[in-house]
Order: sequence, then structure tokens, then C-alpha cells
Amino acid sequence: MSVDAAQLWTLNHRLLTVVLDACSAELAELGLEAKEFFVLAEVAASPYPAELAARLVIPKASVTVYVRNLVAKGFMRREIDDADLRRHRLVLTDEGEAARDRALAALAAEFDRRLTTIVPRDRAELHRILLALLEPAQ
Amino acid sequence: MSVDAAQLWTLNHRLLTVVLDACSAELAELGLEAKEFFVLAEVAASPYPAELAARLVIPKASVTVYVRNLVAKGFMRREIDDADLRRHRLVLTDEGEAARDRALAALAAEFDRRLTTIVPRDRAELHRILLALLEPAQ
DNA sequence: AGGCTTTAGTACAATATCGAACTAGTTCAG
DNA sequence: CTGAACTAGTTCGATATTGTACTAAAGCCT
Repeated sequence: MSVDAAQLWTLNHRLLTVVLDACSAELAELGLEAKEFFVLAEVAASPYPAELAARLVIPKASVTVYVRNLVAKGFMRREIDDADLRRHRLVLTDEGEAARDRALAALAAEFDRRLTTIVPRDRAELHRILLALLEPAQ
Repeated sequence: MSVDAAQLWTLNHRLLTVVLDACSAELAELGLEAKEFFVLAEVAASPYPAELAARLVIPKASVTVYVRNLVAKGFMRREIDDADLRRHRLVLTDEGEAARDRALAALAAEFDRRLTTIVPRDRAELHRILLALLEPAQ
């Protein structure tokens, strides 16, 4: 192996931690905790609590809490799923979409502040490699 | 921007979450929580609690807890720093080093399980790009 | 149709995390 | 020296997280 996977993992983990931390103040201004933001950002793709829990790799009980908070803040609402009465279909409100987009923009800006230090070709490379790495999971 | 930074960030975050989750059972067998593992893995490079807190971007109070657990488990011990009597120099025990190395190996194996799906040249690329991205922080 | 198993979501109690206040040691200006 | 300002680390109490047990609805036999 040319590059140590453990070292690679540690580097990457540190990168994400630092970027997220740098954005936490901006997220807070939008009325979002980091954990809540992850839920908000995934709702469109995975609109059911159980699906969110699986996708985000967090406990169902935690999703219940984050969704409750996000609903209280007016960022989303629950609707009963017609096809399966056990399920709560989560729907983003306009405010929810706006907050999500602004939060994503803040995160992207901070990440970008670091990405700009590398050449465009490397960004494309990074994107391609990360996609390949996520492949086995899907 | 050729590649969306927000999307890149999300992909990367998901990758690390999934890898860490896949390893959590193995870490547990070694007697380690994920958070404790991060501390254990950094102690050699940052042997003081305040330094660990800054490096890992976690509160000092949390470091206190993780260090207490790791000491109780016999993975490290505190020594009074000769140069500054306020500071606790943290020293890994042999068991601590062994556990850290095995945990890192488990993490590397899981990460590697994904890395093997990409060509060696891409690994080197990824390593180079991540290092470049972390540059501004240091 | 009736029971058995599985799944979605929640509630609650136990545990984990962490902000703020604190103690102890250090530094440094005067 | 001395004491004001600072730093390392911990403690404590408040908040956040989550395992487990639960209710309700579906799905699946037979």
C-alpha cells in the first residue's frame, strides 16, 4: 500500500471536524444545531424518520428528537403517509428549504475556503475518488 | 467552481461516518468507545489534555472524562510535567499502545476495504489533496 | 379471518456531553 | 517580591443523546 489508510482516515476526519466547527456559529445564526442540520439536509432525499436514521447512521430515538425540534422551529412538518399509516412523511417548509440552502452555502463556503488552495483539477479528482469510495456501501 | 463543495463535503462526511460505524464493534471489543479512541490515537502527538482538546476540537471537560476512562482501563497514565506543575503529561501504557495500534489497524482495514476499489494512484492523489486542504488550518 | 412476525415511530429512564465556575500553578509588570 | 492576569485541569449541574420498552399498523402465513 503506497499510502497508509489509517493516516488518510485521520487526516480526512480532522478536515471535516475543523470545517464543521468553523461553520457552527453560522449554523447557530440560522437556528440550527449541527446534528439538526444533517437531518434537515437529508429530508428531501429520505423523507421518513426511519430512512433518515439509516442514512445518517444515528439512532431512531435521536431522529425523533431532531425532527421534533425542526418541526417546532417551523422548518418542516409531518404528514401521515397515505400508503402506510405508521409512517410520517416529512415535508420541508419554505423556511426549512431556505435555512437548509443557506446552511449548505455556509458549509460550502468554508470548505471552499480550503478547496481554493488546491487546483480545480484536484477538486474533480477528489470528487471522483470519494464517489468511488462510497460505492461499496450503496 | 467545477465541483460543488457542499456535495463534496456531504459525500466525504458520509464516507467517514459509515467507515467509523462499521468499525465500532471491533473498537468495542478492544474496550474503546469511538470518542475515547480519538483521544488514544492523538495522545502520542499531543500529550496534554488542553492540547488534545484543541487538536480534536472537543471541550476540555470532555477530554477530562475520556482521559479518566482511558486511565481506568489501563491504557494511559498521568504524570506531573516537570516544567509546568499545572500540566498533566499523558503517557501511553504498553496496553494503550497495543490497543491504539489494533484499533487503527481495524479502521484502516475497513477504510482499505473501500480504498481497494480505487487504483493506487488515486490513493496517493487523495492523500496529497487532503494534506493540501488541511494546510490553511495549521 | 386470526394469529405471528415485522416495521414505523415514540416515550422514558439512564447515560453521555459540555458550559461555566472553580482550584491550583505560572507569568510578568511594577 | 507581590498581586493581577493568565493557563491547565477538574468538578458540577444542566442539557443532549440514546437503549429499551412500548403502541400502532402492516405483512404474511395457514
